[in-house]
Amino acid sequence: MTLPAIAPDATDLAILRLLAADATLSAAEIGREIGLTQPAAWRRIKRLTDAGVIAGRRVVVDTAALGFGVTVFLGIRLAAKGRTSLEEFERAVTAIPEVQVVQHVLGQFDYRLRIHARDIADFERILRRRIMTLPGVGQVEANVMLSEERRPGPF
Amino acid sequence: MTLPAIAPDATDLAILRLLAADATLSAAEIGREIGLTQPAAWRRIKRLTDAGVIAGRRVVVDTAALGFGVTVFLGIRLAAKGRTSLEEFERAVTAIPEVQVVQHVLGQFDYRLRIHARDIADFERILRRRIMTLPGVGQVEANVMLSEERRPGPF
DNA sequence: CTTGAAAAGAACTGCCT
DNA sequence: AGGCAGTTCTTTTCAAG
Repeated sequence: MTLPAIAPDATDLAILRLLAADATLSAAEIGREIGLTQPAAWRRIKRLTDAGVIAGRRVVVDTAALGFGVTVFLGIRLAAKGRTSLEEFERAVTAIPEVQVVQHVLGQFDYRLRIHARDIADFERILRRRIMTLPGVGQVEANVMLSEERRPGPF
Repeated sequence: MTLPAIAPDATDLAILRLLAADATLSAAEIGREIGLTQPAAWRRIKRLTDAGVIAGRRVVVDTAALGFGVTVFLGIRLAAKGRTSLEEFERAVTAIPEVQVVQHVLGQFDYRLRIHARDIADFERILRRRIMTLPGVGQVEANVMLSEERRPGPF
């Protein structure tokens, strides 16, 4: 939670790239990859964690394996904008379990949502019963995901 | 990579929710939360991992702390569609380091990109020199991210 | 920063209900 | 499948060069 503003060097960035790809790597393995001993690598990882650069660790859940085969991105433009509207909208949208990610954005849309549905029929139900009935919803745009590739990162 | 098609029960889903939020939790802590002993929890985690439901573990890197303060979502519609175009486009877009995520989608756009830039000026440079020069790029739409909230998941 | 080693904790194994 | 009692393996910390 504390951010003592450290300045990560090239070695730190290499560590971050490795851990962002696979957090099961041990400090010893990390060190072997970048030419450091286990304690040296471990201290760097700890420093990055304490500084908040490493903000957490998560498992990647294969939602398709759980029966959620359809991922849809929604762009939503609110009809009536105003401070209360934004908060009300966010509160309502956050209560929908199929909504994985809520992004407040600037541009053609006001919000972007990542939706996980079991199938297209399930998505239609969510869209009609849950999304279209949200307070203040105006224009809605949908994109069904076919495939996704995640890249190392800009660092 | 192997998916022996297991059927996760409510307890498994509870484990997945906990680990998706914080993968540093030990099997003992997980067990304490859901009322299982350490070996029982551990065996379930292992089973979920072997089955591929837990697809990996990643650290969350605070890109803002690394100087990338601007996240932009791009929707891209290709001008000339065709099999070779898609592959050529994907190869080229994947080579841009600031591109974090490449999503092939169906709908108004063909691709969605998540871009990490140091600031707006940096983003403009990426957009003009990298994105607009990609092979086959047609319509481009941009949304600057203000905030993002991730939710537990549909499971 | 390195090596070596010890302490703590987590992962893993059999066996039993 | 879950519980109990272990053993084994890392991780984490420390001492010393």
